[in-house]
Amino acid sequence: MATLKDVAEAAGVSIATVSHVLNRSKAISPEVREQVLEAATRLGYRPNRSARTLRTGKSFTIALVVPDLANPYFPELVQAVERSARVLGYALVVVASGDSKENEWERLQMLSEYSVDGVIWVPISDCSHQGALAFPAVVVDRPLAGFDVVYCNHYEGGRLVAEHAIKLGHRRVLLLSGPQALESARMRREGFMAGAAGRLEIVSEQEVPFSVHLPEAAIRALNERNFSLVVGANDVIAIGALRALTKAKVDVPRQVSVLGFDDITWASMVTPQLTTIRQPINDIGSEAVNVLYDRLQDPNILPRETVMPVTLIERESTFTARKRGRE
Amino acid sequence: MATLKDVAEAAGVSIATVSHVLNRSKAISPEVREQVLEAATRLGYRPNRSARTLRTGKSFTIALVVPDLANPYFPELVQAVERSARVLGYALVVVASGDSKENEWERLQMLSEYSVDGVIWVPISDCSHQGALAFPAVVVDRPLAGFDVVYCNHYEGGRLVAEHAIKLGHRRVLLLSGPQALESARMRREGFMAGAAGRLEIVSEQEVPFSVHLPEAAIRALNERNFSLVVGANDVIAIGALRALTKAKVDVPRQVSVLGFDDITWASMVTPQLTTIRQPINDIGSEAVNVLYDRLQDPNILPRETVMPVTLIERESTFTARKRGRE
DNA sequence: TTGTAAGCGTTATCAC
DNA sequence: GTGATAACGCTTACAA
Repeated sequence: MATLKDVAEAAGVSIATVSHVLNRSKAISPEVREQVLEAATRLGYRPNRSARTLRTGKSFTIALVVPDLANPYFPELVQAVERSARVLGYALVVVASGDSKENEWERLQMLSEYSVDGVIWVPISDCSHQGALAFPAVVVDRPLAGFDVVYCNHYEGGRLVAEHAIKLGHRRVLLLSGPQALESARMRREGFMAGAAGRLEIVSEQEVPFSVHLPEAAIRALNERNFSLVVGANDVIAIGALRALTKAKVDVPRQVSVLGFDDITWASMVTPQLTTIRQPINDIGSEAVNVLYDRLQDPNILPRETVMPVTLIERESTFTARKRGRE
Repeated sequence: MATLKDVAEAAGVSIATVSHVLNRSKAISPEVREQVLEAATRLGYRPNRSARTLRTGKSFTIALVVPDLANPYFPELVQAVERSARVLGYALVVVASGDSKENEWERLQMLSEYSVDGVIWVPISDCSHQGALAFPAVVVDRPLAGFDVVYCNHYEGGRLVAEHAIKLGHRRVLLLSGPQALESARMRREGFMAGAAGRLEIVSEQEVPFSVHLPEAAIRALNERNFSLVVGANDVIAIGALRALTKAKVDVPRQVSVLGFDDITWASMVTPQLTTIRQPINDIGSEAVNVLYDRLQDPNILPRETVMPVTLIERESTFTARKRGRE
């Protein structure tokens, strides 16, 4: 690969001059400028990021750390973040933190070796890592003390679920709550509980991981049939429930309704289409990079908390009294 | 962040010594070794990758370049590749090449700035880029002249689809073929056509992008109802078709059968579960990194071509004469 | 307007 | 067995 030196020699100038024309960091005469540019393109010059980063301490690279890529929510977030980052001149590196806190910590460490300027981070659990990070981080999807955070209104989403359930005339519900180690899952649950209080009866609650593959206990609970509504902590769980129900020849939504959370693409691709709470995922992604950007400009601003609105998207997996009346 | 120099001072030795104990690059006395290690952990020393890369020319980082993350096939590939890469001591950076050849080329260029050691690349189209890449690349999912390639047997997969269709007694089929600019899509189509010759009648063929969102023309074709089978070039397309059919109140598979390709996770999460051709995606991912690894060891070996076997996974979206007989 | 040179944190060569 | 030191490619203060 051609270096500054190569370009400088080809253009018959010093490397400093080349650097200055390429970075517009100083006024250079048009003629020299021309020569340099010509030589650079002719040689296919591309700056060496390692050298630049080493010298300046800035990499113009940010990382997005997500728990896993199997939940389509995260690829969607990746796309949103990448778009916004690129607009601001930042490259994005995507890192899956895997399943354990140790794994996550290790990946975060490795990112500091790479001297990323900052990270957008969906933590695997609430417990903040003991040591401080070597770079600014904005935490997404869940609050974490001391960090900039951007997440949707999980509590309100949970409340909306309960409200909708009540409006549809449901009473007995099976709750598939997400990992309660996560503040986001707790908030969804709390919002739901608050909305349900005295109106909805939780016949069973199963704490399940955010995966389409439900644990045995959840499958058993699903086969009890002592409920008319299944509330999933997110779409992936809800789709897993839908699958189990369908397999057991339960008619959704006629016999049992199902509610999700997130509104991933696949929520409207399954049959019946999933009624769910929509998170404004694109806005969350772009807001996260904006917040990170601001912090990179000024590391001393106070941690900022952004909470995004959620909306109920009614589709086919819940029945309403109205619909039933038509049948 | 602590540097070698800091550690050296803390341990009372030279930076060369520190480097040698940390890299095991020379024999160092146990006592000194101890001191150095202690100082390093105490200071939380982490090597600076930029400096190391600059000095050695090797980054121990590979990139995976995929067209987009919206097709769940790619996140699955990411996971497989990441796992294998990590085992070999390589970090993975994930890059989405976006929708255009220009975009893709730009991303590839930027990767050379980052001096990745090599890339695993799912090209956006067959036309090889004019200029050569600055690093070794193994091309995945489709053949590309001059490169190491690993992909599944698309042709055989297509043939299997035709064979299965015939076995089930179908005759009139709607073919939703993928972008014919892609050799992989062409091979699937050719395999299908070869298997179909004289036995299956293509009442309509629509060339559609690899997306759940089908173009208008495809939706119209789907509403013609002059076929008993829809063949999708991949699962995402097939699921899009399933959705359109369901929406139009067509009973799948009783009235119309649907066949996919890939066997992504979601193929078994939709209703009815999709009958499809399974690609061994984990094997493809790990084989790709192995091939890349070999090439990194010896850049002069001849380009290698690995083609992986495919299998038909029969689920619920196709009906068999047998099943119908039972009803 | 252009050039010289120091230095970022490593690794690796060579001397001690 | 240990330590100076040059070099990787770049940016940037300063000199010319």
